[in-house]
Amino acid sequence: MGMFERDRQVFADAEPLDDSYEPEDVRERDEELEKYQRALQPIIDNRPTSNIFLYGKTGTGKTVATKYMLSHLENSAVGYDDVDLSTVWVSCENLSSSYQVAVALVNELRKNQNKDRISTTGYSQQRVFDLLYEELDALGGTVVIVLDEIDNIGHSDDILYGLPRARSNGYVDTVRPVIVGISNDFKFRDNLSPKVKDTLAEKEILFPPYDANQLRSILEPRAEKAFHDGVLTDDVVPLCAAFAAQDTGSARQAIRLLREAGELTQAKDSETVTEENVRDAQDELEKNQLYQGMQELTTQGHAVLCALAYHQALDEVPVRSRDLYERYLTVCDRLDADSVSERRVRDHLSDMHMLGLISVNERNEGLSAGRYHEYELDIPLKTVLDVLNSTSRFEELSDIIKSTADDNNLLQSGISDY
DNA sequence: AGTCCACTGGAAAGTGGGGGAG
DNA sequence: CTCCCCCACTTTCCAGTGGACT
Repeated sequence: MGMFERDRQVFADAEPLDDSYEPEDVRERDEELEKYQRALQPIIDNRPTSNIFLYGKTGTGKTVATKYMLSHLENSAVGYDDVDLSTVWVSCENLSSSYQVAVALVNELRKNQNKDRISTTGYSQQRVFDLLYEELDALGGTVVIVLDEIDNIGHSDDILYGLPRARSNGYVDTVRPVIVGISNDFKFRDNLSPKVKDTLAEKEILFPPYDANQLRSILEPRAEKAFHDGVLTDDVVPLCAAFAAQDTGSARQAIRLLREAGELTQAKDSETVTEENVRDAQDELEKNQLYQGMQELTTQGHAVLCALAYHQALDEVPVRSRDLYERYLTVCDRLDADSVSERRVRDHLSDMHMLGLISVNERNEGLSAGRYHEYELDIPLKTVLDVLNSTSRFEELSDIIKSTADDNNLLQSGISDY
């Protein structure tokens, strides 16, 4: 036998645990689906159809429900000669403005006709909108436009103003656009300009987080398919459901947890997935998320993190922003990198706080020292240094910080499994 | 009750880079 | 080449903020 022996297989078919898996039925969302169907019904009846907005945190079934409804809608539409329906789906995950969404829509519409894609930069916004109307008009009939994770566009909501009014403004005349907006962020709706809000959120459907029982019911059929018989001990699915329910109520989280637990089990070449595997999987996933968050920071972000790590290594935490900024300047100096303003560093710090990398404490000492924030790492110093060490430009500095921390005996702080 | 410290964080304007059109 | 577009990241400016102090 060579170095690569085949592991004992716990998975029968891992696909039901994949993020992209589409179950044939949507569980635990009966009420929402019914509302959804009522909202889409006018399309089949050839009546004017309202735009629809779905709200709810990630992993609450919005996307799955939409895929499900659309495929049923398309199937039904085929049965009626006078219903001319098309659908376009754009995920706005990496799109940060209306402009980019419009470009993505144009390209999605062109893809179906083998036309050339347009560039993501260079045109004026109006030019892209014109192209979009052109494509839509060429399609005709009712076009359901799904904008998934639309909250990513932030305040730049021009497209949400333009699209629903395209017809009444005379930009298109043969097509009836119906917009389905999907948002992970509740605040997104409130921050929309009032004129957009009226037209867009005509029909709203809320997707609340799942509780542990619902998650269990979602997991069970998938677990059944994904794993060989007898591989899962009884507590595994309920535990995954419980962890996810406690944290976010996200089905995606629960499913990932179950998959990770299976993968850990398989890697260990053991026969059954146990409660312990689930706990390990939970740690592993959390760790990966932090790791990834750190790696994706910009150079400036890394420099700020590096400065904070230095303070941590010197046991000078929590640090107030003034002192941290000074250290940050010396870090930039060492790296021969440009430094940014204090204001900008505060933004980087608040980003890292969002990611869960650092903790912030607000202090107020009135007349004597005023009001300020204090920062410290929220994750083990060693983890930060590992990431910095694997980031170009930071190798040398992270070594220096590491030895500083060693001198202060700050690296073996009990959390050695990171 | 009012002062004041030392920031905090919102807003707006600037910068440079990627790209189209003529 | 020139002029225009958009965007990520940044700087500049500054009106709050809120607890300790008088």
